[in-house]
Amino acid sequence: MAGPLSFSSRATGIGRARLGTLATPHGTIDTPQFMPVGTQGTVKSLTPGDLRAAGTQVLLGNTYHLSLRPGHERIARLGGLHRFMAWDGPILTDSGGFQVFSLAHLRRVDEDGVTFASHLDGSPQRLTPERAIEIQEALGSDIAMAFDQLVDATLPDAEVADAMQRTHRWAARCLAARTRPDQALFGIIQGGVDATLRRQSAAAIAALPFEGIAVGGLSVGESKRQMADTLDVVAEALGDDPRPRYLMGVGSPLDFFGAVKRGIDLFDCVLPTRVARNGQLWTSLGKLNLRNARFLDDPDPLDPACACETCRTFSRAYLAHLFRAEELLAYRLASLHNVTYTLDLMRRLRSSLVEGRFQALHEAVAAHYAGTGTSAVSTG
RNA sequence: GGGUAGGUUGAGCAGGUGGUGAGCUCCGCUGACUGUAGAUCAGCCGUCUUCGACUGUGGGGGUUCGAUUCCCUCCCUGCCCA
Repeated sequence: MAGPLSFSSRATGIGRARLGTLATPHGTIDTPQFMPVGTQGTVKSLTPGDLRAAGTQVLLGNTYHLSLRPGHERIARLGGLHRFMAWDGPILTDSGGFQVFSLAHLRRVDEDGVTFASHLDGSPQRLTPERAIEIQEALGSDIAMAFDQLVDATLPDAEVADAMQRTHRWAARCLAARTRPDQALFGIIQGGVDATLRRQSAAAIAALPFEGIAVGGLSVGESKRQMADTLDVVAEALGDDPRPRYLMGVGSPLDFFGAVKRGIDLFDCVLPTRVARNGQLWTSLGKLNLRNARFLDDPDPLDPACACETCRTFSRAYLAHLFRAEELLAYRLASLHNVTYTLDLMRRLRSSLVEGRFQALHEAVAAHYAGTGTSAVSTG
């Protein structure tokens, strides 16, 4: 193939949902696909073996955290991120743009870039589009992300527009800064929840020679309706653009359905692993909180429909005990299950697109997850 | 037997030397978590008809307008002496 990526997809006739294959230097990814988040060179508590057993096809790593510790130069000296963390599958690295947002009180934004106080020791850190690319090239990820600026969508339109336009200028600088022919680069659409801005941003990003297009700035507090509407606007603006589309930071079991229907191919989210560490397990029966007293005497497997090590081996009572005792095994077993569940769900979602059962699967999952905190992207 | 220090909501404590003790930390119960400063955070945690009210400082009695506080007595626990 000519570029660092090769993506082929086909329409399914179900909304804008599509099925695809994304070939990277470290392996091929079936889409729609979910990427577990391994911010610091590890998906918390899971080994690469665990991740493979869970069906992981691609991981996410983080520019900001890894450049601070252990340092991207050190990782480069040690053979790159794949070798360093012993994961030989595809890796996508986030650019650090999200930290501009989530560490807002420790930063200062100017046209050239962002100055942070390190969350580790308070030392001043500088991130620019060029530096974000330099770091990601040192890490050697298969897919790098452009350095963007996302803002609170409830800010005045002028500020959202400002950040969006800066994101466009930074996107061009990221493209100009790249030097590795074997690393793909995705641009990121911003624009908050304003339809006009989103349309403008989608057009601006799509006009640039990125290998993929991401939708950023969502699932940061806006309503499900706003997320769905924004995805509709973006999908319309992108038209039949053939590049892979990645919805950043999503999501929950039901979120996937609404987004896939709106043409999304890739997802990442900390939710499956974070909630797992806090005792919330996603199962074929819906959400279960293993810290609840009712599980202390429950001899059943966590999820009778799951084949992961956790469900094959242990009882709910045992898991409930591990959480109470704050035993480390609780976090691994719970994370292993939630990642397995999420990737299984994506696999079933892909099958349902092939077999014309998408809506039925969506409804079946909704029956178990409706009315919970992890609600759906509206299908209206 | 004598002396001494104590007895506060499941546990451990704080406080209170006559004028509203429901305050803290555990434990416990529940909820939240969406490009990970998160194995975290929040609420509840005596009873009730729970935006409030009532009860509660080992038991009993006394003094007082009023006692967790002062007095008497009993019970229980730690330590010291016999």
